[in-house]
Amino acid sequence: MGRAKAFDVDDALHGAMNVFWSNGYKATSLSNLTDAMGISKSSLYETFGSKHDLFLSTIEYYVRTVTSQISGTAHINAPAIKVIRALFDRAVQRMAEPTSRRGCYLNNCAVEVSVRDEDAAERVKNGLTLMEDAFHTLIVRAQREGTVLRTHDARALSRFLVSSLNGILVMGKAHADTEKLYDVVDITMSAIS
Amino acid sequence: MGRAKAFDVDDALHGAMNVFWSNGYKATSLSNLTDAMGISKSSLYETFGSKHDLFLSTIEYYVRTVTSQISGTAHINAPAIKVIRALFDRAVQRMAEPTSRRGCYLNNCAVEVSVRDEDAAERVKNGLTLMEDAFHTLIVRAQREGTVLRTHDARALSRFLVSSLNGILVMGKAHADTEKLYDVVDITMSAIS
DNA sequence: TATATTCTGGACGGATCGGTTCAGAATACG
DNA sequence: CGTATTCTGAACCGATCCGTCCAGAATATA
Repeated sequence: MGRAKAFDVDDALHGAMNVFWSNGYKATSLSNLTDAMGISKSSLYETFGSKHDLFLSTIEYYVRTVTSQISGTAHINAPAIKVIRALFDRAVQRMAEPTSRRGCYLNNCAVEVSVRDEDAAERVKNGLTLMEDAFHTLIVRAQREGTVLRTHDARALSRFLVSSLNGILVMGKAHADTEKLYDVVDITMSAIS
Repeated sequence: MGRAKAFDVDDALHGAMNVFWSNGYKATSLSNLTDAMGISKSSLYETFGSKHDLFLSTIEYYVRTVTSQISGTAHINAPAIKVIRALFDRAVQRMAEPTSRRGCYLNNCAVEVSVRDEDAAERVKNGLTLMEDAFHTLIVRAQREGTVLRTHDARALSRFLVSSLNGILVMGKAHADTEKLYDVVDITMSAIS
């Protein structure tokens, strides 16, 4: 049967994603990748195809793990409006920690390569749609609970939240000031309730 | 006195900015730059120092020109709330044109390099602050005109608008759908009025 | 015309890039 | 043990990268 695979594919993807996330696609070299993934260049090419193929796989991995974490919050046993607020607060907190000031991976990918890389763009779009779906579930519940305006369409509100979240993350990259970001969160929340 | 400079420095900066804007910093090569700037590599290095120095200069150029255009709208003779709406509408329209789907230069720079490039980050932050100031002028006037809530601080509202604008531009990079972006603009406007 | 400055294009260097290939060690299962 | 698969590290490729340098043409002023 031959030797078994010595590394976990998802672990390797996780490491690769982290490098792309911190450095961007272009600024990441193969040595950066093999270091972070803990495998040799030969294994990388045999398992993942190429740098670009690996990049696409990391986006899929992100959508498959991180994005689904957000979806998971949809069924937390708390008022939906509080769950939404908590998601935004956590995003702001992340931007305050020096190690986590990388923003959202989808956001970074969209900005850096999306326009010229259709394959990446498709996966990013897919991920953002899943985020929108997660917010949609929360918005609908919040509207039922009476904490979110029914005057706006739930889909439109969900898109507004995804957009706002991305805006906050971009601002956080420039301004490190957490309080100013919370100001934005406050107004965002008051916009929907 | 010797030969006079044959090219306009601002024209060259404008060309360089366009390339960085479309391709990002890392993905832009020196040949891309010399082509777009219409000067030789020797002239580039003599006038602008290095690729990175040139990059910083393009951010300053952007802030000096484009950002000040936004500031210029502050004194347009129309209700301030309409001027704000028009700024957002124009941003959405830009994202619909294939040639202009590049978003905001400051936004791109913030996302691609800001975390690792302090010099760039400082200039980006400066530019975003100027945008915030421009919105601030409009918000204050709109509050006087009675079209914007006085319950929120004008500074916080300005930051909210800058953040929202950046969020919309990021969304526009993934979703080409203009109507969905207008949905977000609608809710953003209703959030402040 | 003499002088000073700027321009261009090409040659060059050292480094790094992504990608391919291969020999040999390691490790699984029958 | 024998066989099959996986792993590593290094060698190697052609291309491109940023940056430097220089000779010579072009053009300004005095």
